[in-house]
Amino acid sequence: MFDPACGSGVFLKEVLRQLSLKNYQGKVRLEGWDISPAAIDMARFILLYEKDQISSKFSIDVEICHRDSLDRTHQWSNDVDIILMNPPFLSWNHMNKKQRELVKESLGDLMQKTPDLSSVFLWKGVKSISSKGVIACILPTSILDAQSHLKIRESILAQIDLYLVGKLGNDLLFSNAEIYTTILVAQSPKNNKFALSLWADHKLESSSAVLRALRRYNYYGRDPFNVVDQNGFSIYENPSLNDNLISWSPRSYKAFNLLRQLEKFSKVKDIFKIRQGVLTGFKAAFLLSKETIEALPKKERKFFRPAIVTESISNSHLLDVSYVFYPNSKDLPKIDSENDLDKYVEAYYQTYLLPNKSKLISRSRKSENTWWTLNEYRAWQVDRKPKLVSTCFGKAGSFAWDGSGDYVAVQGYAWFLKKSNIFSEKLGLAYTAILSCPFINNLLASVSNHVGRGQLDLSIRYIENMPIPDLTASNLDLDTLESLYKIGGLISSGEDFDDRALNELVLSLYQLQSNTISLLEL
DNA sequence: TCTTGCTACAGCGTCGAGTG
DNA sequence: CACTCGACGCTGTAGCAAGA
Repeated sequence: MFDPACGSGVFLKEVLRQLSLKNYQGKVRLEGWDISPAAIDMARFILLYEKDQISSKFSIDVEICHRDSLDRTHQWSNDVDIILMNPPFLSWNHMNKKQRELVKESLGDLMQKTPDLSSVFLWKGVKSISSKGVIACILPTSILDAQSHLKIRESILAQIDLYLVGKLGNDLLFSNAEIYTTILVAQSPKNNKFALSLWADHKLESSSAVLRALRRYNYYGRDPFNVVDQNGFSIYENPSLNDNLISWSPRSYKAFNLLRQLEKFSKVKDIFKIRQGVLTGFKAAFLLSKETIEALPKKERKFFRPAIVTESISNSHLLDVSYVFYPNSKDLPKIDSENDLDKYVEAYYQTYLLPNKSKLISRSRKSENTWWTLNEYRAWQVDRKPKLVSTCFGKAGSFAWDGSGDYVAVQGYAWFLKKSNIFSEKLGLAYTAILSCPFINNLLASVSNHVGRGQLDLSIRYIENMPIPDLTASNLDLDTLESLYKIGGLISSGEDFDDRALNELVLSLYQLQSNTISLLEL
């Protein structure tokens, strides 16, 4: 048994305890490596003590080494029976140049984008287990669905089978860390059995409850009909886990079932092209409230456009509470220098840009000649085109119709039709109605991740997999479209509407029974 | 009544990579 | 090389509670 990041050796110690409880009779060799000398001292002390306590029962061989597991000079063995580890988490953003080089080199062909340091441990671990081995680790959640780890997931499945993938939905399980944690267990040889999905919501008590349930579940033996489906956590066999590379991320059992039911349904990515909004690089200088804009001289105001930020969308209703400095429009004079700034937007330049010059110029990829520009202005927003817009994080009702195309997505996304350049108001408002229906929350939970205790991540990579009716289909009932359009119009302008009628309509579009909604409360 | 601590929540900025 | 896209991983802070 090997732990390449053993710390004070708690996992190794627990293995001994478990073997002893199970009356193990054979031999066991424990190997632990760690980069911290202090941890190694503790591990040696603890394991020596533990060995002393139980050495009468079976033969124990312990080797604890002070070494860096990622150092090339230390080869990982290739016939380990059990790897149990909690490797260090280190995001690409926080790595120094040397660490980045090391990750690149260690991952080789599997290197893409911005992987986490822990992925190197995972991959080396998978290659190290014997033909009849098991690897179990605690990892950051990005291992499960980030594009940066896609090739690693692919290579893992080529070699071994997943046994359990668990997500503990609370980001504060470890003190001094704020990260969503995943449990991953995989085994060799491949046996084509279904893997278990284990899910807990964002409440702290759900994480401990699901682990208690797992112990019970294991104690009574695995049984595909034995599903744990509680309020806040679930455990179930997931037939698609071992051939799904896009996401291993566990969902609640109800969300999982709903998605399976709608497997063949059209998806957001079939109908929409979604784009990420502006990234300012320094919000305080570029985003102004409506009142502030109105205090600027009139001739400067045309250099600003209403912005989509979180407060801009409330119950599918669009509000121009915030404006962004957007001088890129075609009908405006080009601003290429500080002279131009002084000429066209003097008041704004003096009050908001100049006082922040040092901060603005320190942004990456910005220089003396470009310090007043947005980090990413998004060329597609220059032309005003009708679009659906959404916030960054949210739920049903966090979507709205921007018929004039005036709005610039900043902290949010814009949806355009894929097949047509013309996005009619009828379609726009009809989709607004669908996306404001409470049932959408169930669908969002089945494709996306929670962030910050509750709201869902509306990022492209999640939401593009959400089932959604194709209102452009030729066989669509025109009465339905008309009704949706009318309701969408009411919602969009903040007026009252018949929400029960909308629910019925949306469920019928999804071809679901109208009683599904109560069954599917998430 | 003022100060400090804590919890809940909502975005932000950097950067790898694709395109032409 | 210039330009553009979207992924990624936590950080900042308002507002309330507890303590002085």
